[in-house]
Amino acid sequence: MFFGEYSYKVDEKGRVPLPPKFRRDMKDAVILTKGTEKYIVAYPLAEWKRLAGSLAAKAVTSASLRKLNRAVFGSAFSASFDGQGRITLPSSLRSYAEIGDTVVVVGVNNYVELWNEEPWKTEKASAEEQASQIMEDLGAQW
Amino acid sequence: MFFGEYSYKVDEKGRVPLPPKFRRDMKDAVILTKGTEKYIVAYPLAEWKRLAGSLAAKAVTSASLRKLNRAVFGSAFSASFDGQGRITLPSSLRSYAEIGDTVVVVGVNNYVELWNEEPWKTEKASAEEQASQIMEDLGAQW
DNA sequence: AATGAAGTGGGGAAAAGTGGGAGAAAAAGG
DNA sequence: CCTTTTTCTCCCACTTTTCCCCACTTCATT
Repeated sequence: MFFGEYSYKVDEKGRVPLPPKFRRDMKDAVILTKGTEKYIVAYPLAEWKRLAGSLAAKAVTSASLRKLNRAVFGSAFSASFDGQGRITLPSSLRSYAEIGDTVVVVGVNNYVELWNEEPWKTEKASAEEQASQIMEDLGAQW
Repeated sequence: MFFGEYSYKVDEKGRVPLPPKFRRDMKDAVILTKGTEKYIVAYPLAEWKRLAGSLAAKAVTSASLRKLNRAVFGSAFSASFDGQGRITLPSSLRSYAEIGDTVVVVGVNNYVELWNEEPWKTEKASAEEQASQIMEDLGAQW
C-alpha cells in the first residue's frame, strides 16, 4: 500500500529517488506509463501484471479495445532501481508530464504518481475539495 | 477507544508523545492525515485499513475515484513510536495544523486528533455548546 | 522518602538524498 | 564495415536527514 507525498530533485540524467517505503513494495522494477492527466504513473510489477491480465481477458475483437491496448502498452516503460534507489524517467514521459528539475511523488494505494509541482498543487486542492463532497454523497463513515 | 485531552511539548525534531493509554491501542504504528479543519488525525493501523477499505468498496466513476484516492492516500503518513512512546510529525502536516512547540492530543472514540492549543480552545467551546442541540437533532439516546 | 512511570532533551550511528565519473553499450557517421 | 561520438548504466563519494539509544527531570504512588 502506497501513501504519502514526497518531493525530490531530478538530476541532469533524469534520475528520481522513490521513498524507501515504496521501494520495498516494488522489489526491483516498476512499470511507468502516462497518467490520465499530466503525470506519470508507476506500477509495481505485480500490479501491472494484474492490470494487463484484466485487459487481456477482454475480447480483442473490438477496435476501441485494440486502441486502448496500443495506448497503454505502447507508452509503457520498465525501470529498475540503481544502487541509490533511483529510477531514470524516460525523456518522453518526462516531457509529457512536464517534469523539470523537481518532482512530487504521491502514493495512491496500489500505485504511485509522479507530478510536476505546480499542477500537483492544483490537483491536490481540487481533490481535497471534492473528496469531502464525494464522501458526503456516499455517506461514507470517515 | 480513545478519550481525554492531553497537552504536550513538541521538540525541535517534531516529536510528540502520545498518552500511554493511547499507545496500547495503537500497537506500534499510526497513520496520520489532515483533518477537515486545521488539525491532524491519527488512526490506529487497523482503523485506517477499515476506512480505506470502505472507500474502495464504493462505486464511483473512475475519474473521481482516482481523485478521492489521491486526496485520501496522498496526505497520509505512517509514523511509529520510538522507545519513549513518541511519534514524529511530518513537517507538512505540522504546518498545515499550525502546530508549533505545543500540541493538544484529543481522543475521539476510534481516532485521535492533534491540535494547536488556540483553535482547540475555540473548537472545544463551540463543541460543548452545541453538543446537546446536536444530540437532540440526531435523536440520540443519552 | 523511595520507587517507578512518564515527559523532555540531546548525541551518535545509520540511512537516505544528491552529485559526478568511468566503463560499456548503443547510435551515428564516414 | 569500421570508427567516432553519444548515451546509458553502474559504481563511488559526499552531505544531510532521520532514527535509535541513552540520560536527566518531574510527577505520582506506595
